[in-house]
Amino acid sequence: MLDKKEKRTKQSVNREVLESRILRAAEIVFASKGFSGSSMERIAEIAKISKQNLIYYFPNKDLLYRRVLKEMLDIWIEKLSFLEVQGETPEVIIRRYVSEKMALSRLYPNGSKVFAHEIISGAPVLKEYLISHLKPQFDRDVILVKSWINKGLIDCIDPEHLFFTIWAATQTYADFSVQMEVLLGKNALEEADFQRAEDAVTEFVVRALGAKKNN
Amino acid sequence: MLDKKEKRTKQSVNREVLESRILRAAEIVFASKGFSGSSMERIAEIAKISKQNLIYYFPNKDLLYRRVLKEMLDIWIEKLSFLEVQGETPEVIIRRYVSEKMALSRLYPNGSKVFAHEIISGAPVLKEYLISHLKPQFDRDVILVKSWINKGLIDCIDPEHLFFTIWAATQTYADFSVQMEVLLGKNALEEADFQRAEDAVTEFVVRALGAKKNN
DNA sequence: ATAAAAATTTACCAAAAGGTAAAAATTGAT
DNA sequence: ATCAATTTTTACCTTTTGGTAAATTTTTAT
Repeated sequence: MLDKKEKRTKQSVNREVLESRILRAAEIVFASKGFSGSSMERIAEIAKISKQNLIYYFPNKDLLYRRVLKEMLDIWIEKLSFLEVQGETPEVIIRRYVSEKMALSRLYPNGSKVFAHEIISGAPVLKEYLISHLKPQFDRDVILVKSWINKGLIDCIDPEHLFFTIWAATQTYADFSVQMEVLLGKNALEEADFQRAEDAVTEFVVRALGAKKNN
Repeated sequence: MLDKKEKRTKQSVNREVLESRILRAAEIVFASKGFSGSSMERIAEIAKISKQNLIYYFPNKDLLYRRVLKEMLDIWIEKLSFLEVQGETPEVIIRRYVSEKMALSRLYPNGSKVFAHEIISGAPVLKEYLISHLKPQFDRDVILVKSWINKGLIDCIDPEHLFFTIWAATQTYADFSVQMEVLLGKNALEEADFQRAEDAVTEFVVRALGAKKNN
C-alpha cells in the first residue's frame, strides 16, 4: 500500500496503457486541428473510449494538451543538445544534429505538428518555456558556432539564422509532409524519402558552412 | 443598372472596403487558430461588424476561409514563377526567388500562417489545388534545376529537396516568427531582421549550389 | 466473501457556434 | 418625394462542446 511506485497490478498496467493510448489519440487530433479546433469527443473516439471516461483520465482539455506538448518537448530536449560531445569537428556535430532533428520529424510527425500549430498560433502555452528553456540553450549554441567561425573551422555565417534554417528545413518534413507527398507523387513519405531528405539537407548545410575536414 | 462593372457608388465602394476589412480580419483569426478553431463571431469582432452582418457578406465560414486562402495563393502564384526570365544565371534567378519568397513572409505573415495551418492539417481544402496547380509548376522547376546541374552551372544537388529547403527556410520567418522573436530577444521581427535573414538564407543556398558566377 | 477503491457509464447543463428568417433602417434611381 | 434595392439589426434555433454530478460496474486488498 505504501509502496506506491512499484505496484504492477492489472489496474495500474491498464491505466498506463490507456493513458498512452489517449495521449497518442490526442496527438493525432491536436496535430490535425490545433488546440481550439480539437474536441474531447473526437479524441475519445480515436482512443476508443467514451468522452466521460477520457475526462476521468484527463479532467480537462488544457491539461491533456499540455501533456502532449510536454511529451514532445522532453524528447526534443533529450535529443537536441548541440554541445554535448566536445572534441568533435563542427562537421561531425552538424551532421549528427541534422540527422537527429530529421529523425524526430520522421518518428514523431504528430508531435511536431502539434508544436507547429502552437508556435504558429503565437505560442500561448509554450512562450514561457521558450524563454526559460530554449533561449539559454540557443544562446550557448550560437556562441559555440561563433567560436567555430573565429577559429576558422567554418566559413562566416549568421549563426542565429543558421539554426533557424536547419530547424525549418528539417521540421518541414513533418509539418508539410502532405505538400511533399503531392509534389513527389506519393501517398506517404517513405524511409527512402527521409534518407534522401536527410542527405540533401545535410549536404546543404555542410557545403554552406564550408566545414573544414581537418579539425 | 446594366453596367455592373463600373458603378462606383457610395455603396459599392463601402462594400469593397468592408469586404477587404473582413478578409483581413479573417486572415488574422484563421492565422491564429486555423479553420476549425476560428469563429465567425471573433472574425466579426475584429472586423468591427456584427456576426449577422458578416454572414450577409460571407454566407458561411467555409466560403470565407476559401476566399482568404485564394487571395494568398493568387499572390504567391504571381510572385513565384521560377522560370520567368530566361537568359539569367542560376545565381541571379535563385537570389531573386529567395528574395521574393522572403518578401512574402514579411508582407503577408497572416496569409502564410493560414496556409501553414491548412497544410499541417492535411490540406483538406487545398489538396486538389496542390495537385492541379503547384505540382506541374514544381515539375517544370525541377527539370530546370536538373538542366543547370547537367550543364555544370551548379553543383550536384537533389532538386526536389532544394525547393523544400528554400520554402521551409523562408516560410519559417512568417510561421515561426514568435519563436524567433523569443530567441532574438525582440518583441517583433523588424526590417533589419528580415534583411539579415534574407542575406543568410540566400548565402546559404548560393553556397550550397556552388553557383558559378560566369554564366 | 466483502468492503473499499478504481474505472466506466448515464444523465445533464450552460455556453458557444454556425446559421436561418424576417423586420428595420439606409441608400440609390427615377 | 417615393419606390426599389441594399445593408444592418433583431430574434431565434439547432448542434456541438467542455464539463459536473452521480449512479453503476469492475477490480483489489483483506
